[in-house]
Amino acid sequence: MSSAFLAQSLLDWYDRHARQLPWRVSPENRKLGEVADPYRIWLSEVMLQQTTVAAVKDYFEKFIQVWPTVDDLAAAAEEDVMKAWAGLGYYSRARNLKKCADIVARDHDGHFPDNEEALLKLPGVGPYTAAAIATIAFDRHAAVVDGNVERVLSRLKLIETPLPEAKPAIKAAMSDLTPEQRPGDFAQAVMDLGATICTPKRPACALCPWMESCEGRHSGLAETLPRKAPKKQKPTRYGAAFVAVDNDTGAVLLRRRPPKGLLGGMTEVPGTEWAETFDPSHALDHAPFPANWRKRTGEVKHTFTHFHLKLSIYRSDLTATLIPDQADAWWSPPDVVEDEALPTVMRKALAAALD
DNA sequence: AAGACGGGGGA
DNA sequence: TCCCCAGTCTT
Repeated sequence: MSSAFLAQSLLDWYDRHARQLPWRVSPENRKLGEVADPYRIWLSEVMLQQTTVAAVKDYFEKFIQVWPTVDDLAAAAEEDVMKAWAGLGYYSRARNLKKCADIVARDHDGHFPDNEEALLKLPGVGPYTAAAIATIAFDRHAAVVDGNVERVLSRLKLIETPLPEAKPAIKAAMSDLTPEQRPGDFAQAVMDLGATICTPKRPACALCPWMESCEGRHSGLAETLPRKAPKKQKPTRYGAAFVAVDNDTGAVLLRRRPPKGLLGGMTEVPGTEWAETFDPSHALDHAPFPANWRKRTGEVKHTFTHFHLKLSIYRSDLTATLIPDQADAWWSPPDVVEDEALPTVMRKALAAALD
């Protein structure tokens, strides 16, 4: 089947089934002349890196309310951006988001570049995001390849080479399929197809506009694609966290993590290093200061990208004014602690200590 | 080329 | 409970 025919049948499907998303211009509104806002497309695409639509929606709405334009985001304090991003994960994205906004506001007069090559130079914008912005926001012919596209096209074209070696073939297939007219809608259509029909498990082939042309389906291999190198298992690391609570105000002691690395620049409860070997009998040696630390029952479990973490939680109720000032730490009162730049693991630790 | 880098949803 | 998913940057 010709690429032009495949593209047209998918665009017809998209006109009827496009998901309504806060950053998306619907096919109907596009016909009425509405154009995408590059700032909203960029913001949504960065949030969507490694992250599902469901997880992104509320964060996107919040960011747009507080910072409606890239100039607003450039004028923001980085700390406020980190706080707003807290819980979404991959925090280097938030740091690069702010850097990128600064560059666009300062060097590009508040306008995003309109081509892949220039977009690729921006921090936090890689091959996927550059192509997505170029095609969705600027109607450029660009081959957008994300996880959905890899799955849909490896099935459609029966690409059995495992990822990531198959990436160039998939990119070439996407480029060949992408039409001159409505390239941005086509890219969004393939990604919608992957998210709703051509799912990783039990794809709904009967509902797929590409059913008749799908080599993966005809061969019976669709559900096994794309092939991937086997993943290695995650080690478990152990550590302790110390939650100090002020008797008078209920404030808890927090501090800032180093700017780079795991949870870089985010806020944390004071604690030990996280290591694969951990001696619980010496945990208290690493408390931020001597106090009547009491171990909570149970432990906080959390899984990061490349290791599992088991955290012992200690709590001490004390009088904050009697504690010597802690470097890079502060007492956070109960009414603002939820707004701190606390990643999920630290929210779990606080919940375990305070419940 | 391989590892670092979160969190959420589904079986 | 485990298992799966998914871009960019660094080394």
